[in-house]
Amino acid sequence: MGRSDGTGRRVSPPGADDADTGILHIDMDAFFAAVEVLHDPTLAGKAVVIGAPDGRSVVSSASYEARRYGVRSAMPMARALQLCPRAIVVVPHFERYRDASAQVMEIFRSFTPLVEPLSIDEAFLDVRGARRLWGSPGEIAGLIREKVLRETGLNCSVGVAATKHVAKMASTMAKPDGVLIVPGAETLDFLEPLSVRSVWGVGPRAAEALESRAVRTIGDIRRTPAHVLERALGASGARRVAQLAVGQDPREVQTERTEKSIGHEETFEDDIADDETLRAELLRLADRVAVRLRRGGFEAAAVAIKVRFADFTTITRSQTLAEPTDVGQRISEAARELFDAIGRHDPVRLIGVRTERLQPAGSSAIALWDDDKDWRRVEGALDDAVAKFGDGALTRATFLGRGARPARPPENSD
DNA sequence: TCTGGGGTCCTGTTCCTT
DNA sequence: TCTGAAGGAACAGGACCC
Repeated sequence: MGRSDGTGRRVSPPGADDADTGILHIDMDAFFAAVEVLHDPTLAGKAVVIGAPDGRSVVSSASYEARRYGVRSAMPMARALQLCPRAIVVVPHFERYRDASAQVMEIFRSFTPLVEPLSIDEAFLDVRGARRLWGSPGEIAGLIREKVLRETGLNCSVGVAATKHVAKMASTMAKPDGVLIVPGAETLDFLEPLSVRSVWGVGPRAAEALESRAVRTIGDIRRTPAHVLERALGASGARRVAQLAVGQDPREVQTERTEKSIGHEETFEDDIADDETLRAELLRLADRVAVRLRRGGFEAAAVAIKVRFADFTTITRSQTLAEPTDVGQRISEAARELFDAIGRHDPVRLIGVRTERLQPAGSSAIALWDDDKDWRRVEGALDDAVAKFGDGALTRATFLGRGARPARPPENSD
């Protein structure tokens, strides 16, 4: 299945058994740092840390040279620089990462259309239908790695397995720059000794709850009665973890994903106590959110704010809007109402605005259309949608299965 | 060590409607 | 008309992921 090569990673040799597999998880190695090295080759071989250099930022990504000093992503920057004082701090350039990501995802799609981007630097691929064209899953993993390196200069690691969950675990173990194949028949042996912490969805809290009940490995999960797991993780968490522990993961590779919320938040360099300054921040964030809503062709039916005070206590407040919107002014009004209702005036460390329950812009017209009792409102709403978004609003209506814009009914049909 | 910013999902509570 | 139960929606908070 795989062997350790002395660096802690596990990789499969060329030609390793890949029977009963077909799902690939591909993860770019130290992605942000690697893209920065491509952009500035003098960084090659050096300890590079990506993140804002100010006092309150954390590490977004670190080169493997920096990781040797114990630097990890999500670590406070101040701590990272204590561990590795010679590290070169590079501010993130998300445009560069997005471009590189798009290039890499296109390479994935040249092998199979069944690509599910999971984040900017990783994806699941279902290659079961690509065998005739490209070979077995293990061979495809090798071909993809070669092509990504050749065309982008970036390294990636690949897990090959029968399910998404096992493929993801395998790619983590293959890092950096390796492939680990877990044949279907060896899934249980592979999972048996791994820490509960490596299970998808088990974070520090859940791991602690399990370990306090002497459940330390995935094999332990398998041997633990359902009611014990339930007490530790709740009913749905227990069900999910028990299923993953026996190598079952019914999730298919999904190529379509719809956004459910769009938001922005910001941690201030110094805490802010002045309400007027905070309200101005809410307006600024609401405008940024509105721009993204319009770009995506969405309207939001609800607005939420998040406020983190100096003592790190965090509260959220949300409200449903009278009608869905993509207008910054409306979002900021709702955000300010929510903020004013909190009535706590302690210094604020972070403030955020999020829009939720997204729907395609113009779909309030479509909803009325379904209900076409009041045709004037339907027509007015459709006209508004078209004025704002052009024919795209109607295209979306078509996409939603409503066909072309209907003819106006006779006046007496009300 | 002292904790970013973008998200998703789940759970418990409260309130409203049927 | 009133009341209580049940179910659903809205809301708040937290865990988790990259």
